[in-house]
Amino acid sequence: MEAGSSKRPGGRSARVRDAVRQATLAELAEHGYAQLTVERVAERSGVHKTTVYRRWGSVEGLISDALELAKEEPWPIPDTGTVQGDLRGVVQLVRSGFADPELGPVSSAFVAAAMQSPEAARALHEFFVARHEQSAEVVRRAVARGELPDVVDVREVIRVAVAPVYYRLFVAHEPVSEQDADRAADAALAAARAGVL
Amino acid sequence: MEAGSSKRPGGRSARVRDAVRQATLAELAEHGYAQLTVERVAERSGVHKTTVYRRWGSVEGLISDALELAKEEPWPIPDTGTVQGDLRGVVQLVRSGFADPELGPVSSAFVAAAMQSPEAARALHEFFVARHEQSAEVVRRAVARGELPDVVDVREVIRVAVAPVYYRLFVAHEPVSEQDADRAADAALAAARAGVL
DNA sequence: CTCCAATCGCAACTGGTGTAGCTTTAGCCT
DNA sequence: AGGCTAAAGCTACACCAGTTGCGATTGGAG
Repeated sequence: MEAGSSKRPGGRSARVRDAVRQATLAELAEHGYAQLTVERVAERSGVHKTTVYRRWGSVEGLISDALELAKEEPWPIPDTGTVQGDLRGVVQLVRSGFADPELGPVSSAFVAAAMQSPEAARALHEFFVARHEQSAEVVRRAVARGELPDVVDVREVIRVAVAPVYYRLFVAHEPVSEQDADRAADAALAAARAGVL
Repeated sequence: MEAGSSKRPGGRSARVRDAVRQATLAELAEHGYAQLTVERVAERSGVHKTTVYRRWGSVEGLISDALELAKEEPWPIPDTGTVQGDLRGVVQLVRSGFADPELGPVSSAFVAAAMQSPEAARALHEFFVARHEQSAEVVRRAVARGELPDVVDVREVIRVAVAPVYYRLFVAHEPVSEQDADRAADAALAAARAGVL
């Protein structure tokens, strides 16, 4: 919790913080959330175990901290000229992110951690609020172009579009093909065109 | 793992198995997945700790076993006469299940456990395959009645309908209102009507 | 340049999860 | 009924995540 607003932002504390964050992401990418332990992160970062426990508290704390970072950096909203292209692009971005052998385990860890720790859940919620807001731009553009009727909730279109991908991955535990992703985007689009969103 | 096909199905083994299963569900309902431990289940069931470890192996094993049970019992597919009523009914069933103070934690535990243990993931996958198959009946009826055009994949309609509920609950960690659930069902219906599923 | 408060490193300790080896119980078969 | 064997019970303990108390170090204010 609030490991970024120390009283000594410019010295050893900062180095320690960065080392731990980097070690956390590396461990996550290599061994996944299930294997993630404070001791491994401490050893890998060269920071003492006690220090990590004091500043981050637990594995969930490490994840939450990493999430704060991830929330900051924006992601590339597609601009293909058509709603269908844009929406498909957004959903494919999600799909490919989890399929990536390096990013996948890290992103999955965020979802897993949020299911066990209220702290991580809050952080992940904030993350998705930001994501929805950014992604909804493709819907707003479509409405402005006259491609879609007035949409009640632009963020809902995004949710409906990406939800099937997450559902397959984390709930039903089914594989997600590119066709599946496109179909999910098309379904959300059809619903928006029909005026139900 | 296969705790149901013992060589002595009718005696003490069966009693032990039932006691442990019941204790698992009770613990899950009261304290949730995060607090679930083999020792508590053992103590509550009156079965010795080592016995539980031998037959179920771990917390994930207990969950997987409970899932096998849950998969068996069928659930009430709505039959309101219209696709919209039926689909909304299915999604509301999901929503209310997780909102229920007794069933909610147990169901959530299944999802959480599946994210950490491949064994539980497989069990949950099987569970959802069965659920999709059963729920898809409402779509088949609609096609037979001529309410929907020929649908390529009836199960996909179900997936798209329920996905937003799960997405809100377990990924974005947003509240899910009854309106949200209805809207998700309507969106899937619109997509099916448009012929994208 | 000096001091001091914050932070980190260290080693010993605690508590609880999971295991090993053995004994006892109870279901099933003749 | 009586024995045979699978399965449950029991004790002890090994192991590791997380804690604690204290001394060492560092960075910045004056």
